[in-house]
Amino acid sequence: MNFQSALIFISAMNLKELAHNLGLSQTTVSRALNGYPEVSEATRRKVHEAAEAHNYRPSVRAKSLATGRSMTIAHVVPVSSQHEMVNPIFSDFIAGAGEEYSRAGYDLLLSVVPDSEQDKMYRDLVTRQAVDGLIVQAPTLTDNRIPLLHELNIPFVVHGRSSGVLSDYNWLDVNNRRAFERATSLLLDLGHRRIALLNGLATLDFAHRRSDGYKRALLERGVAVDPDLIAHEEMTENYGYEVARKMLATSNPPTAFLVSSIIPAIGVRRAVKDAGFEFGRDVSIVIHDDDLSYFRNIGDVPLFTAVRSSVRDAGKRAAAMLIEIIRQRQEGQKDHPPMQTLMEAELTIGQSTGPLPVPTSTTHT
Amino acid sequence: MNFQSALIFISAMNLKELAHNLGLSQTTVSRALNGYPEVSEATRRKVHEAAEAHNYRPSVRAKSLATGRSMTIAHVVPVSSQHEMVNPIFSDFIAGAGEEYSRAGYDLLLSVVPDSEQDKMYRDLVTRQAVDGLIVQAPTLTDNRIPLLHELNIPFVVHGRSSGVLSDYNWLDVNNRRAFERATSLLLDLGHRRIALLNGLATLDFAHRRSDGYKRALLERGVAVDPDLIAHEEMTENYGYEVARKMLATSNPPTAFLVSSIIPAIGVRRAVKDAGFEFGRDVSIVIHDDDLSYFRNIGDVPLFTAVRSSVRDAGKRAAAMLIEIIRQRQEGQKDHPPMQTLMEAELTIGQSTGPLPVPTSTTHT
DNA sequence: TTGAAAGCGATACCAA
DNA sequence: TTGGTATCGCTTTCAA
Repeated sequence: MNFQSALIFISAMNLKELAHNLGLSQTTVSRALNGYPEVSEATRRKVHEAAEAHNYRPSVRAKSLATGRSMTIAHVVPVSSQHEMVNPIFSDFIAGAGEEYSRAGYDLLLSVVPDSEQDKMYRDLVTRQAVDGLIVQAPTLTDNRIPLLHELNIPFVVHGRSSGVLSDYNWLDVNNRRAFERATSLLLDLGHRRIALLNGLATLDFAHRRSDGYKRALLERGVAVDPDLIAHEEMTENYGYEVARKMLATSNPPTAFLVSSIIPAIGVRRAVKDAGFEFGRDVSIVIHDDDLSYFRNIGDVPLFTAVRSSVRDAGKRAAAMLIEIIRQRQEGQKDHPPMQTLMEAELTIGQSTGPLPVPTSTTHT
Repeated sequence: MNFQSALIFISAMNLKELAHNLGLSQTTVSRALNGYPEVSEATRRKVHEAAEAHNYRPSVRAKSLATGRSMTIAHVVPVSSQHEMVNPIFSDFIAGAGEEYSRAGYDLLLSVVPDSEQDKMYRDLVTRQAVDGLIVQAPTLTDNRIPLLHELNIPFVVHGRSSGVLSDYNWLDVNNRRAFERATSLLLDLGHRRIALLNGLATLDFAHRRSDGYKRALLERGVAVDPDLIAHEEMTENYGYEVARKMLATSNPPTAFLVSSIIPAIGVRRAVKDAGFEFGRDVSIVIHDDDLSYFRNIGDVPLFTAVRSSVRDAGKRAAAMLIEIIRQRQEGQKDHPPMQTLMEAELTIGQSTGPLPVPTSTTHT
């Protein structure tokens, strides 16, 4: 007998015992519980009853070793080594995905690692055979996790896209370019000409697409792009504050801020106040939160609620995609087209808040 | 050969192959890699080099079956069946814990389930032998998960406490009672007499402790507790809005709100505005976020940042406790005193925002 | 419709 | 210091 056995005090019922109790073979009991057709209804019922009575659940350890499937999916969440912060958007995305996993009998392995150790973690999870599939969050412009996972030959879905990666892969994304193009147009329609863009880190793909949309809208109206009004940084509250502060202190300050996430927007709001401007009269703030189809004037609306359920839905859809991909792979189907979903962002600016403030004071035009 | 083997195209290197390549036995290779002393330095070096070269990682599936340990810890996060919302505080707590787990070689299994299925999920995770330990979030007044986990004989740490549970268990909590007592006193010092309390669900233990502290402070000053100024609900933005709206519409409205979480506080702020009151003049809002040692006047301070790093720290500490408990259990030490940590909440009201507004208008006294 | 036995890939006991 | 082998608890093949 091995050492570890001695540690188990109330030894959990296992297949062997259960089979013995029933006077059946392990094979038959296993088949009965897993719904194989070649079991008589009478035995199947007896087996189920006994399993129920003894509160039997097969050991995932043994099961995964025997089947070669771990029934586990990993999400690797990068934590910024600079700010030690996790984008809160992940929690709703994961909640949505988690629901889908439960339904399908998968466990969710959550791995929180610094940016710098991402690659190692992906490689580890796969090589240790810990997971059947992965979700990739926050891809960069040319994200090397994508070729890596291809090489490791494991199913994965990217939440977002990576413009620099040419090979095919499965993804689910929001149409960031279009969303920002429309938001910018909207502000232009209202008369704003000095529109600041507070964007995420320049290395991230979504930030690139968002700048793109913003610039496109400006150019279309013949408004010059002013590099001093564009900032790329990690999306912390302090970032919003500092950048907005600086921009507002110039002789030609912005009359509107287009902010990439709710976190820095909170900082912007504070900066507006500290600079002696009045929010809603001198300055507008419009935010777009990560992967959500939502734009709003900040401060007066049930923002969180709407944002969060949208992100949650994205998580649910990404999870469903991944589960389907794993299923196809296991059925031995080798080549099917990649699954790619583009969610269109809705603009709901002003719907329940009335029109956005229009720049009036002549000093700001 | 089993069926599943056929599915693995690029078969990962396993112990057998590695040992064969080296001309050693599996036993020796295993010992070398796991740092057992009885291996000669020469062989150990050769083994490590070969493992490195072939990118070998032991299969967690096989390893956990053989050792009886899964090296996995679960967090079960309840999702409200009513609002389908997850308390965002969990994400920071989990991020902190996740760091600690990585460091110690544990994986984190995250389980997102409706309130109603909590018990079943705990039982499942343990019976399926999926985890070596668990964190219990958001305990109720007499939480049945605690006796359940005792019965299942698995290490666990409760994030919070359960007043109705008399047996000993491991926990980490914030001194909620004292925090709310002090916050209320502070508002009383400033001259407020109509102080509203927007608390979490009455079934949750922390909400109970918070009411307690609030009431204690009022009674100590001879201010009667007005039940119309106390609300218990799930902490959504809308809840904050509706309740505040209603309270402000009475003939004797509150001059201050003490809010249990940042989410409803956002709603309160909106309600104050909609009701024609001016935030900072007619009405104060003080929030306390779950398990954080932080109170602030909302709206003008880098709230998120401070809140979040505090919660993150709690997660880190809870994880460290659990890892230690698991270690002790595995060393065969049977009875040690429970680990119990009470974190004191700091009040930082007014430190960087200046004094809180004092009620002035005579109609509100 | 049932059962016996060979894996799955590690660890750990016992012998050399 | 090394190796042979039983074992963990299942699934799956093959034979009856």
